[in-house]
Amino acid sequence: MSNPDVFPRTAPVPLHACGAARALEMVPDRWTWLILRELMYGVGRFADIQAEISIPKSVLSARLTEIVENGLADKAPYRDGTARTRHGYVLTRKGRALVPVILALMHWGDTHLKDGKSALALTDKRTGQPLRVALTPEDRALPLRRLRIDPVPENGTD
Amino acid sequence: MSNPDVFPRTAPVPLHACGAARALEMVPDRWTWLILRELMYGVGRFADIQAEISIPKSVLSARLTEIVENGLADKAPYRDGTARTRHGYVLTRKGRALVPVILALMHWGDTHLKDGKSALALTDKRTGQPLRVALTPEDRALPLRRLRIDPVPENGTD
DNA sequence: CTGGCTAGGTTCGCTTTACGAACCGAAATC
DNA sequence: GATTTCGGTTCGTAAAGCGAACCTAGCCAG
Repeated sequence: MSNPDVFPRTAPVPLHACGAARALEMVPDRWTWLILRELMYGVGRFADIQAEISIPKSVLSARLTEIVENGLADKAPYRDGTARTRHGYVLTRKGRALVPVILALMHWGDTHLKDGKSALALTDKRTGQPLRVALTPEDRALPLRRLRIDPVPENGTD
Repeated sequence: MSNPDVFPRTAPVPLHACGAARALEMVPDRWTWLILRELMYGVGRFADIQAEISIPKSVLSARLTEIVENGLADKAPYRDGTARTRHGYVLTRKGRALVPVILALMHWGDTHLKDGKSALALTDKRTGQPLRVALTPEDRALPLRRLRIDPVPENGTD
């Protein structure tokens, strides 16, 4: 790493004008990110989310309330087979727009914390090309609806 | 959002195999993200970071220790003018690789929490093209070293 | 119609962490 | 040699996280 002789004393953008800082008020902690990860996969039932990420019920309840209040997800009714009407949580458009952030984080984790192999294959629904979330020219950015996510079968070695 | 008749009960990737989940162990909270934001801008002195993000000293101290332990930043000596040698924190390569994640988050915050205007202009150092962090074909992904970050002068209206 | 089961929570007591003010130590400067 | 600056540590209090126990509505079997 290059050692700067002198450090800048302030960031070019103050916190109140920074989209990232604002975003962190809506997604402030690990639990919220993990819940959004589940919602991204469509796992939207209280008990299922709880089981997947091992979060205390009281905390899950509080986080889901915040997530709904912040407009990232909605409570949606559904009926599972013949049973009664229940409800689960579904990402709003605003919430779905966070998916690339989660995928960017996943890519970082895969390459820097695992052996570089991703557990997901991202491809273009239209062309079948492999996709990534990365720095790119603006006019090369693809809309989320082009994204297809497939799990990559595990090969044993982590 | 489309209401699914039934929710999947599990995610296709379990937490222990998920890069995002792993990443969240290194960057678990708001403070850590905000500190990394400062380091991204080169703001690396303890007192400066503290002033910028209004974090308690004790928490900043603890977080910086974790960040260094996790290999995201190094303590680097520097000399400011005629003064004595001090030290500050500088992102490692691994830490710099998180910059796109921060930029993705910033983009989300700019478009969904502000009026869509970014406070930063991202351009290709080589071609001058405007850049973004977004879903893109793998072969369109640009390396970080192509990235140039410039603040956009504020226009008053937030 | 009664007792049990399930989903989706709430409540409660305990432990952990965050917070912020006060203090500390080393080097440079006055 | 007293004072300032930087980069912390220590402390007491306040808030949050945690997990076990409890609660409620609706359906289902007997």
